[in-house]
Amino acid sequence: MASLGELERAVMERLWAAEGPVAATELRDQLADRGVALTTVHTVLTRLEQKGFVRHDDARPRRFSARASREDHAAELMHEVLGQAADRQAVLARFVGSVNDDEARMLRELLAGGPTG
Amino acid sequence: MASLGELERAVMERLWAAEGPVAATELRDQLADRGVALTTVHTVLTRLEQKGFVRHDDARPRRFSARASREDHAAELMHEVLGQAADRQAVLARFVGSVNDDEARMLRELLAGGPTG
DNA sequence: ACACTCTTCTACGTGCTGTAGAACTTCTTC
DNA sequence: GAAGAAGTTCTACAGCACGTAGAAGAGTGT
Repeated sequence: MASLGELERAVMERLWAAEGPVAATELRDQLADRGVALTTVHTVLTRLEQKGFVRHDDARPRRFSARASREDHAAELMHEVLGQAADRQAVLARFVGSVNDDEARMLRELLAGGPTG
Repeated sequence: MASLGELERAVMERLWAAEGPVAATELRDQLADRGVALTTVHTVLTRLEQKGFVRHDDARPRRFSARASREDHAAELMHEVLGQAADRQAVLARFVGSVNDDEARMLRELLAGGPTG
């Protein structure tokens, strides 16, 4: 699993927060607090594309967007972590054992709609 | 969250697979396929201790052990990922939506014993 | 065509990880 | 308890990922 650096994550956060595709200049403006140059943003975007997290359209200024939603990404990561372990049941048991009440309720509801078991 | 390198992960795997505490020499032998030197193993162990994954006893050859079980570690990671997302419910929904039937059944059973909601 | 904007290429510093020799400490054995 | 063996810590370095961005090239508008 490819993990993300500090700036890479920041860029992904903006892309996830955005309604639609975003131009590099916009991202640079949104990251103004960091004072990054436009070329830096481009470099990061290129690397994120290579990692499969981002894609861009053919328009001219290019517009970038995240390939997966923030939630899909997180869920995928959770599955990756789960998949790495030999004993998935044990992991799930510990995971469920330490979710808070709200999350437990959510999970119950989500599971209620699933296949009858 | 501190992530692990290739060799660091390999060492953790051995510690997790071990019944009890393990000496550095044992680990080197178990990693014989990599041909790592004993000092390399020690360096990695020291770094894993600094990251909080490993501890050692006072015995003389030191014996090293993982602080958390493999399952606890995985469950922790899953919680970290979940915690990072703003919309936890959405993440859980996607996560649950892509678990297989066995896992779903298991989750239901685990949740059934929890707090009455 | 010329200037402006955008994109790609190239490069470098820093920190993390893999790697291990050198030096130091502790244990064993006689 | 001295010498050698075994174990531990210190120090160092190479490679790579990431943050950073200038230079150069490509596209656009007037």
